[in-house]
Amino acid sequence: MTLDFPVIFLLPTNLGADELHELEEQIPTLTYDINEAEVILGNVHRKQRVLFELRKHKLVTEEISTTETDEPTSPSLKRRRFQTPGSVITEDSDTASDGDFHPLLTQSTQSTLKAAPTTVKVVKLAWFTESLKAGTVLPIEDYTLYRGRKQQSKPAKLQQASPAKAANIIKRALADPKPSSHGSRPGSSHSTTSHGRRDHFITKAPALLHMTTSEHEVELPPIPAYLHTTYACQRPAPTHPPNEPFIEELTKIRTARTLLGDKIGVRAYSSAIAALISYPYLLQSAFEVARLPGCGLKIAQLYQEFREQGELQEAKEDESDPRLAVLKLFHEIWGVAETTAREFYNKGWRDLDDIIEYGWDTLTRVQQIGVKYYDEFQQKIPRAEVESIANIILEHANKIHPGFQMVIVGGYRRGKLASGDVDVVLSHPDKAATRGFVEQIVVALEQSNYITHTLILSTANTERGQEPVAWKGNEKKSGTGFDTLDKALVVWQDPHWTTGEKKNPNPHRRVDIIISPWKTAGCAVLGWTSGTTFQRDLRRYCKKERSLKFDSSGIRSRADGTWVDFESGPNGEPAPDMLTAERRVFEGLGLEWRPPEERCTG
DNA sequence: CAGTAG
DNA sequence: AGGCCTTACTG
DNA sequence: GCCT
Repeated sequence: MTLDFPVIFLLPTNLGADELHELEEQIPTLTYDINEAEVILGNVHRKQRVLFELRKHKLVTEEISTTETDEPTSPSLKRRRFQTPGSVITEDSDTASDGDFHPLLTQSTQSTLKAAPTTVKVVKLAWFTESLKAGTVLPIEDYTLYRGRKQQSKPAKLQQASPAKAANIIKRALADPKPSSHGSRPGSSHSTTSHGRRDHFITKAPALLHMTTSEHEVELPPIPAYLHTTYACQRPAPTHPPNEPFIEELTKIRTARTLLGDKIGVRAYSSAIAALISYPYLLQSAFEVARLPGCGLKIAQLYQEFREQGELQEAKEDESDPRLAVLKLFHEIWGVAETTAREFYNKGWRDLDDIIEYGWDTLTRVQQIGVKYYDEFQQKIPRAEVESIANIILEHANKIHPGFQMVIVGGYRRGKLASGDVDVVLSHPDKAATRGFVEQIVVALEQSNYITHTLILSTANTERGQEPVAWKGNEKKSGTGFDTLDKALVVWQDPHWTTGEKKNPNPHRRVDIIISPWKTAGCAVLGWTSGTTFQRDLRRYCKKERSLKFDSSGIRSRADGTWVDFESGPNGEPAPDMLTAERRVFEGLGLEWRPPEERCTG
């Protein structure tokens, strides 16, 4: 039987991932929108913590004293607030500045507004668990930590307003509860499969909604479950998200931050971009943006500007900034990052010819290679050529030692039509085959004239015997630090051509050859397939949620440093292949497996 | 040591 | 207020 | 810039 619970929002704080997941399954009236909640359930015990959580979720309430009754605020009171003279927020009028205003949306909004509770209780977790045990909904008072009255309900939409004014509105509004309504895009039916119950949401006030809705049942917009995590590795990230144009503008700003050396800004924009990539609907309002993980006031304001202007002033200025253009050029040289790009600029250099003429001898070896093949490295590599290069590598590998398996990783595996470089992971069930192999394969490919230069050759894993040795944060120098894989970052050129030219017309390509011992091949494939933000969040997730240390050469416990094997089978038998191993790593980490095409976090 | 790479 | 992924290789 |  189902108990008659109020609408519940669950605070993830102080809950393990498993615990959280289990509770989510158990709560029949779970909402992922805190504004819809009548009860906020949390593994918290002090009022101070409650207040912190409410702030965190951008839910502003005023406390109801314990003697006061908690009758809902009358709707007319709310309405009056919005219709204060001079305010540009209205609850029920919309000038449809976005052109595709849909009356049904407003009706939904109004229904939701009327149904949205005006008071909320924050309750200890025990109330729910003990109610389940008792088979009845226990009196809530004994477990209530806090009762609050929501200070304001939600404006439906913004009227057209000057950007400055609109920004102010957003600023104020963001301090208030988020809207429980936003534009849904029935057309963009993502076939994503995240938490299985991803589209669970509470459709409030069905009576009202149904009265005013015609035969088309327009669902209230689902708030995908995966948008309630800050970890990009828990969300599907498609190649071409609905909000790509806005995301492109944000990416311009991020690029500028990169060039200026603003690492934290880069991280912030990357997080916001990753969340927006995962958002499966066309955005309708700034509030919708602010509710996304990694997106706050600033990103919401930028969205507002984008919606009104079709572009972002900051992005535009960055693009027309001559200094940034030069820094960008230099930064695109392989072996040059932001510090050196600025250094070059400060020497007065403005293009590659300046570097060659005035600074050639000051460049490192790899930077010289980067300059020499600048144009060719800028060329994208078509999928067919990626496959061709990879197959040549695999053939050479098997000539040295039959039985190698290979996965083409990187952007190719994520489905990109053209890649910046070629990344392959090679492994072999026989440990003896992978030990010292990276040097052998490089030599073989040099002798076949495919590899023209070796930029970096890393043999650290081989040197430590390919063993995932126990790790302790402090005792690293000992040479037994368990970490990176053997790899070769090389320059590649197909030595065969038929056009009769004297000079080889084939472009030079960047190729990364990664060698993994079999028992960590799943980690290697996982680590080298995903976008940067996915990777970063995967490590952060392992650290914060699992007390594990992930890297592409293995997983260890942070408690005692011991190696954690998710890849072997139940009886310790090795994984049958590298892709199975990768799936087992997802599973072992408590993450849902995702096809590589959904790991495009940017 | 600072800088760079994926 | 402090954290934000990670560490080996290069010069 | 956002989260805890």
